[in-house]
Amino acid sequence: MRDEVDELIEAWERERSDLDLGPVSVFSRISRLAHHVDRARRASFTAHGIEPWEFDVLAALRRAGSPYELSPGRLLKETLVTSGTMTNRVDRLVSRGLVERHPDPNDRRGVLVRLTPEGKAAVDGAFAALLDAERDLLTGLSDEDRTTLAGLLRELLAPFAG
Amino acid sequence: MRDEVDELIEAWERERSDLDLGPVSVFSRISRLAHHVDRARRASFTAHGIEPWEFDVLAALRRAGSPYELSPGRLLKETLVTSGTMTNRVDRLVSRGLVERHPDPNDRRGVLVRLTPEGKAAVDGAFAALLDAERDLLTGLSDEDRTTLAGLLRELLAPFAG
DNA sequence: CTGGCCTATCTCGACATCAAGATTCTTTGT
DNA sequence: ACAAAGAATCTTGATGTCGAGATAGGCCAG
Repeated sequence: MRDEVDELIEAWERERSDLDLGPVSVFSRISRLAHHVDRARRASFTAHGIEPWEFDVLAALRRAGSPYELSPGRLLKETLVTSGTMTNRVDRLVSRGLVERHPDPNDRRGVLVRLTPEGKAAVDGAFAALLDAERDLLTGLSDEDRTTLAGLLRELLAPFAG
Repeated sequence: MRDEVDELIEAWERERSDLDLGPVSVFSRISRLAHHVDRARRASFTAHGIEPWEFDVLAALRRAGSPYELSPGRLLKETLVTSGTMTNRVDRLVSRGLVERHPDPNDRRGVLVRLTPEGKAAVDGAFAALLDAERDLLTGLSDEDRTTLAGLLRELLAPFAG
């Protein structure tokens, strides 16, 4: 079976047969998959009235466990965005009533962002929908393949740790 | 070996042990890798004076082979962006002298975007740098692992074909 | 050869992101 | 104590993208 990336590589091969295109077979597919998965995520979430960027923040708070609160700085690390972006995101989530901002009792510079009950309900519904959609995308792979794939991806990701 | 996604999954497990989190082990890693690879791409390209979005367009034209020209519509399919975005990208590439716009001789609605010699030189240099950077990221994997990984990713990507 | 539909491209406004800098508070060394 | 360095958050301006709609040309049936 040939896919769009195989065609991409063949096209490069025709033009630049001097290059080793091995990396393309992995990274181009990863980028494309990420793009498609983003679209699938958006579709799953809109049914629950939230945007992907909202989910990312709400999910980080949800995972933290009761009382569902984290500092903006911690949210940066969880979501891989910059501080200006996070300020903006929290502002909008506050105005939608999905999170609240509270002063950090232990550090007067700091703030804690806390999930409201509405926010918790929204993220739980959206997460279930996301898992269903992602499971559909995995139907072509056996459980063993899925485990192998996850393992190889983990090795690729390892150098970025920290 | 545990990575950040294993921790992510464990955190969800603690909060929602009722859910099957298998899909997360794959898709979360794909999204994170895509994010990291984007940053690596940007770093490779800035040394050659171009941006990732510029590379995407120039590379599509370069792959097409001499005379290195494609319609904007074809470029949309190659780069997965919308038409408004492509118009904007081509505008900026024209103003940088990396591509030229020519009327399509066979369809008066249409336009052909053609790589200039400067554009060709830029994309060839940037592509070599990109391959080097990506090869570095693959050093943790054997050739066999890399092939296995590419094959599994191809299967995941298959449903999106067309 | 003409009306209706389709296709290719561009225009425009809204929006989310980033990077750098400003602000406020904390920590450390003397 | 105090000054300097560091940390947490927010502000601002520039930028790139999307999506819907506009424009212009092509295609085909009657």
